[in-house]
Amino acid sequence: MPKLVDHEERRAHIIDALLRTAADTGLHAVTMRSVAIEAGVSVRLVQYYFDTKEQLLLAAMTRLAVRMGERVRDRVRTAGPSPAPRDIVEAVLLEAVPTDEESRTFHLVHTEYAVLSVTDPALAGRSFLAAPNEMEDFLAGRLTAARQAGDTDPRLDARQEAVVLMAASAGLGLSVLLGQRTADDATAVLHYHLGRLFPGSQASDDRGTTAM
Amino acid sequence: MPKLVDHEERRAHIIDALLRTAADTGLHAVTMRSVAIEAGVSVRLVQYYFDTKEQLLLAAMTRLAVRMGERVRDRVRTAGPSPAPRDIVEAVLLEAVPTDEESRTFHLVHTEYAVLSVTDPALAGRSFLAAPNEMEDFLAGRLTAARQAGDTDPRLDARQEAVVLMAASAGLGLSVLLGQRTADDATAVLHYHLGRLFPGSQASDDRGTTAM
DNA sequence: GGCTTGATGGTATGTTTGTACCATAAAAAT
DNA sequence: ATTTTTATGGTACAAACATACCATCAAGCC
Repeated sequence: MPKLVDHEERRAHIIDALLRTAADTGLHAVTMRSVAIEAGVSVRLVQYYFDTKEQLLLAAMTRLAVRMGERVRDRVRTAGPSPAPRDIVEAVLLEAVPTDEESRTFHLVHTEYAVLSVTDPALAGRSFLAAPNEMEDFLAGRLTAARQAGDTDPRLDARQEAVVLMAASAGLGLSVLLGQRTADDATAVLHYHLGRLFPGSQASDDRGTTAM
Repeated sequence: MPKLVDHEERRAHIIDALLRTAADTGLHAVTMRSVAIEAGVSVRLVQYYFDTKEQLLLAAMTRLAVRMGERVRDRVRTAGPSPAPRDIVEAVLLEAVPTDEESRTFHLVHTEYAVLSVTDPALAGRSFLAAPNEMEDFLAGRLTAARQAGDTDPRLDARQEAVVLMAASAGLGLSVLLGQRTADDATAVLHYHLGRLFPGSQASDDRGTTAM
């Protein structure tokens, strides 16, 4: 046999090609051929590493779900050592706003998959709810801590505020994808809202995109 | 010629069939044949009234966009005579939460179209941004009025709050579609958030779904 | 050094899809 | 009464697609 190839690397390469073509022409227009061309391999190879199209789509979805978790954890980690509650919450929420091309591609395909999974029983796995639920719990925890530390209005309900935050950041991210708002505007709105949640806080990293 | 048929009615009938199959099997899986079967007509008839599939999809999209506007205006109208600012804002926002099967179908297909329009140049018309922008302006107006009437914290920024509200309700609606939350939970969260925006307000129509 | 096995290319096949074409009955127009 | 239109059905067809099949080459194994 030739080169004795690393299967996982090959699979990752093909999946990345799928994500690129999905972001470009839409997930519905993804075909074995288009993926093969984008990956620079023959159709036969895509078959070889994934057998069927359904399994390819499934593998890509799983990879997206995993990377979503990583992305959020990266935000938490990159927020610096012992960050203010407000800053870490903002960092996590801003992950949903597509800024550069890479994150736009990621969130677009992620959204396409999420919507597709509603009607397609083969994708109906709960993979897409795990990350958001985890994030919601995380935010609720931070808000509870912040409230007990006296950083927020004591009357607020941490769980409900966490849900509002998740919904708002998802909605803002979607509106950016749809071209209704710029990423900067979405960022500014989120910034504003957190300013109202944490009354005394001055964000330690104010990017100055407060617009208007 | 036979019966001399009402074209607009026929077209509406076929489009409704399309929306039903799209909600059922996904917009990507909609075919001339599936629409024809669902509508109870021959494929030839679908061709006759829409000529090409692209035009059928476009007509359905336009109909969705129009109905979206109607739905919101209905909410405003049904909010009763001279409703409290908080009530009318809540009524408008709750439109985004799919409660019954009818609204679930509507919002699911609407979302599928919105996401599709990102990658499909043929659907790239701005039809999907008109209604949200109009709603955002409406909300900003109401919030400004409420603030001047002393019903809200005078420090809040009406425009930014309006954007937050739109994003949150879109995000909540999406999470319901994805099965992450029940419609009742989403409603309760929205209710809670408006309670914080309008501190002195007691909603005049409290449905008691405050959950938790 | 022959045999096996992993990696890859090419091609054939059956199915589905959108659309074009042919046909026809029946109402309106002349 | 004949001749247009209008609404409809059926079918044929080319393209695209996923997948199955056949072939080959090279590396590791005995």
